[in-house]
Formats: sequence, C-alpha cells, structure tokens
Amino acid sequence: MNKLEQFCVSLLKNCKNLTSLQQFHAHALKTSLSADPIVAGKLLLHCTVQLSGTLDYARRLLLHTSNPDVFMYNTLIRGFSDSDTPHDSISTFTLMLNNLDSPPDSFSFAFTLKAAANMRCFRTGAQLHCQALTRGLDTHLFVSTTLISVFAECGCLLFARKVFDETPDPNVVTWNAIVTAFFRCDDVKGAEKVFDSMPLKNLASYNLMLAGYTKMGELEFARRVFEEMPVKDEVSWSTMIVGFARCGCFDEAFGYFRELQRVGMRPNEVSLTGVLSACAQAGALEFAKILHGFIEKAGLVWITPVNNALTDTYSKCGSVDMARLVFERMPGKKSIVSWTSMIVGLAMQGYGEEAIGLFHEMEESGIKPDGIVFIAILYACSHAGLVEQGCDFFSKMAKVYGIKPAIEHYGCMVDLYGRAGQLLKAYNFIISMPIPPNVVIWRTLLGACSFYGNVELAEQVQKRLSELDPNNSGDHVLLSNIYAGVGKWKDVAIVRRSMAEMKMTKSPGWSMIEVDKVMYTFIAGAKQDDATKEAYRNLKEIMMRIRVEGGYVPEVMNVLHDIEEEEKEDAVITHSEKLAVAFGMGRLSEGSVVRIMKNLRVCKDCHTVMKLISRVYRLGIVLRDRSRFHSFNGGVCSCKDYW
DNA sequence: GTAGGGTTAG
Repeated sequence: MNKLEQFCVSLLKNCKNLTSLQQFHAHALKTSLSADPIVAGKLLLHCTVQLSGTLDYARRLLLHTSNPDVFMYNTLIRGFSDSDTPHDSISTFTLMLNNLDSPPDSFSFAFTLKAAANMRCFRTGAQLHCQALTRGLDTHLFVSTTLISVFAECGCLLFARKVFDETPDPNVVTWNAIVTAFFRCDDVKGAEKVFDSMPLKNLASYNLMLAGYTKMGELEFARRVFEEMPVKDEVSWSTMIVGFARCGCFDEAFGYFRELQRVGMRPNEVSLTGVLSACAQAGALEFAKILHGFIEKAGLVWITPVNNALTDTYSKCGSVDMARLVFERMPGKKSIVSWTSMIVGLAMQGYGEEAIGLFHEMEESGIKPDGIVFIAILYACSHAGLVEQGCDFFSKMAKVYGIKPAIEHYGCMVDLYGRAGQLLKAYNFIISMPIPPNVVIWRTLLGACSFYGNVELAEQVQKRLSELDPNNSGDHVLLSNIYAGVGKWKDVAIVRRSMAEMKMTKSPGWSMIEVDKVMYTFIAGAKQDDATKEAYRNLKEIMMRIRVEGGYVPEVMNVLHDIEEEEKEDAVITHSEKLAVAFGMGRLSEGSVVRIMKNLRVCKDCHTVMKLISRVYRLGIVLRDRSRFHSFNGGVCSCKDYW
C-alpha cells in the first residue's frame, strides 16, 4: 500500500455510517482526491462491504466517477449480489460491458454468478457461462466453482456436473462444490459417491456432509459422519444442533448442545439459534431464559438472526411480552424475519389487530412484504376471527404487492372461513381455486366440520381425502369424532372397523410440562409411570372440586366408542393436557403459571375444564396446542372460545 | 486494492 492508500484506509476506518462517509467523500471531491482511482475504489468498497443500506449511494458513486475501473465495477457487482436486489448485479455487469474498454475479469464473473445463484436464474447463469467461455475464463477455478453453485441452485445437476468434469485441475473447494450440488439436487447417493472418491478432504468436506444429510432428514447418516470425522470444529457442532432441531428432534439437539459445552467449546451464534429453535419446539421457557442471559453476556445481541430466534422462541413458549421486549430493543437492523416472528407471536395469542398494526409498521419502515409474512398475517386474521380483513389481505397480495398466492395462502383462507364457521364459503373457495387443492387444504376443512359438527360436508370432504391420502388415521379419527358428536354410533363403528381392517392406529396425543427444568411428557392411555400416577391422583381430586364448585358437566362428544356414559367420562378425563395440568398443580410453587404444550388441538371438554380450574383454583394456565395459545384466567380463555 | 466450498432466524 502506498501512502495515499494508507491515509484513505485509516480515514475510512472511522466512517461507521453514511453521514461520515459523505463527509469523507466531500473532502475527497474538494481536494480532487476522488479522481484517483485507488481512492474512489476504496471509497466504494467501504460503502458496499463495511456499511449497510448504502448500496444506492455506492451506485451513484460509481456513476459520478469519470473513469471507473474494473475494480470499481466488481465491487458494486459484489455489493448487489448478496443484497435483496441481486438483479442489480446483472445490470451493473451489463453496464460494465457497455462502458468499459477493458474486459470483465474472473472477479466480475465470480460476483455476477453469485448473484445469478441467489436469484436461481438459470438463463443468466448459462449466458454468463457462454461469456466466460469466449473469454477463456470458464475454467478459472473461482469461476467454475461458482458456476457449479449456480447450476445446482437452479436444480440443473447435469450442467453442474459438466462444468465440474471440464474443470482441468479441480481443487478441494471445487470438489466440495460438486458434492453440495448433489445434495442441493436431492441426490444423496450421488453426493456420497463423489464424497468417497474425493482425492483430498478437509474439514469443510465433512461439515457439508453433515449439512447435506440433516437437510435431507438422513439423521442417522449425519450422526455416523459426525462420529467418524477426524476433527470437529464449531461449524460441525452447530450444523448438528441446527440440523436436528430443524427435523424436530429437539431432544437430540439439546444433547449435542450439552455435549458441545462438555468438550470445552463455546456456543456461538449459530449453535445458539439452533438450540433456541429446539426450545421453541419443546416450549422450554426456563432454558430459553438462561440462553438469553448467556447471549447478553457473550455480546451476541447485535446479531439479527439470534434476536429473531429469541423473539420466535419466547413467542412459542407463550411469553409474548418477552418476545416484544427482544423485538423492540434489538440493536441490529430488523429484517423481514424479525417482523414475521413477532407477527406470528402476536397471532398465536389471538392478538389479530396488533399483528395487523405491526404489518403496517413494517411497511412504513421500508421493508417490502414477501409471501411468508402474508402467511403470518392471514394466520393472524384467521385466529382472531377477522374474516373481512383476511380476505382484504388475500386480495391485495397479488393486486397491490404482486405476490402470487401459493397453496399455503389458499390453506390460510380455508382456515379463515372454516374457523369462523363459514363452511360452505370455505368449500366453494376450495373448488374455485386456480391450483389443485392438496390434502392439507381438505384436512383443514374437515377440522372445521368437526368443530362445527357438520356431518354432511364432512362426509364429502372425507371422500376427497380418501382419494388423495387413504391411509391417514387422523382423518378417520376426525370423521369418527364428528359422528360421535351427533350420536351416530353406527357410523362411528363403521369408521373404526375400516380403520382396524386397514391396520391404522390413532396417533396418540401428548402434553408436556417443564417443572424444575425437567420436561415431563404425558400420553393419553399410555403405560403409567410415576409422574402419570401422581397426575391421576391429583386429577381425581381436581375434577371432583370443579364439579362441586364449578358446576362441571363432562362433554363427551370427542370420545370414540359407543360406551357407557361413565366410561366415556373416563376417556375424556385421561386426555394428556388434563394430566399435565394436574401434575403441574401439584409440583409448581404457589402463584406460578402452569404452562402446557400439546401436540394436537385441544378438545372442547379439556378447554372447559381449564377454564373452570382457572376460576376455582384462581390459577393461570397457558396451553399451547397445535395451532395457537390459550391463556386461561378467572374462568375465561384468551381465545374467547374461538379456536 | 476484490473471490469460490461447510453452520444462523419467519
């Protein structure tokens, strides 16, 4: 570095925001320093790499430089490639071709190809490939490696392989890229074969196998590689934690996290997001609080993904106030994921209006909504009974925001109508959908039919479902519940018999509760362990008291068999959420809120019992079921009996 | 003076 460069670098180091950068720029203009290509280049580099949200300024900087060189174009292309407007990289590349006398180099191609990969644009990738070919740069290692990624991202494994085969002297990075390409295109066996034939493996090669296997749900294979690999670093550990958590194996994720600490490694921001996601699934609020404390002490509060994971975890553990606190105080820039996490958090508690308010706030902050945030807002409307607002969002999605509704959005709409009891509207909506409805859509309507006891429609829906997914026991159970609800015991028996003939078993309901940092699981009708026996003893007394003091009459419609009244009562009493509450009431200290997680939707009888317990015992109960939170206090539920 | 492969949230 010459003296001038050193001077610039030292000055730029202090430019932490756009204003101070502009001051430097003004100074450089006044002293004609900016005419020096090195100075202009450094300025642009700082703008795109060190600062965020200054890409527009960077673009103008380039346009106002009289003779920008290849370096400056490359820097701008690189800046756009990882932004939310990667297509600007492509236009900058074209601008360079038209305006610059010297040709694009390997950097230009590598950066522009990165943008094409992020856009998953095969056409652009192929065009750049041709361009690189004519300039003799296609076999340049950096270019060919990025080409492999582009084609893999676009799902064109054949093209990726061809590039690899034509690379004269592939190094370990090129090999890694082609293994990743196989995984990206869902070819696990192919990935294994290439991995085995690699002439040289470094740590990253093993780590990408862990990532590839866990992403494909091949957890046993991942475990085997993890155990066999010669050296493990924090990426290896993080990959296992994130991978297992993503597959719903939160116990294993907790295990790897404990093990990571046991071998003396420090949790980093990635392993922490993984273990937080495990907490979110398990509803482990106390553990999440400990992790939060650790994150603050370790100075990781600046990292947006960590804050997003915290927001999501607190929401899913029922602590929407903590979620809000994290969300509002997060020091880093809020991304669309941050906003969506908070919107979902509010929605799960039934705060529909607040969720809508947040959506508008997000827009005002300059973030453009995407398809996923629309799922969140439709979910919010559906769980708060805001049918009109939901319809409004749905119609605006395509018309105003230019986002084509996907099958998930249609599913939200069916849920919106279904929950509100507008079953016929839901049905008509389904049959007029421009894309063929899938099982999820029909199942949503079947659930609504069950809730509102509409036998005729349920039978029609079940017919569709048995064509699409004949072996789903949940659908048969729902139908059987609907018959039981209206006393059609003969039909209940028919459904049960056909289930038995097809050797279907009902997937059991379970509930979890955390007491003294231990998670207890209760399963309806399972073999009784000590905790379950304790729960039954408590429950007997509780049920007696709410009968006498709360006027409880059992609601027996969701019992499967045509059995004696007394037996029916026993069957609803054993629902797992009642056991979990009874256990918690015996173990938790006075005044603490009982928090329960359940894998299925809560039934009407359990819902009534929770309300009565909250009144008779003056106890707060928070129940997370499959679709939302119920907060019981003084005999009422936050869902306003709408779920 | 700039790069490519491995882990981060809805």
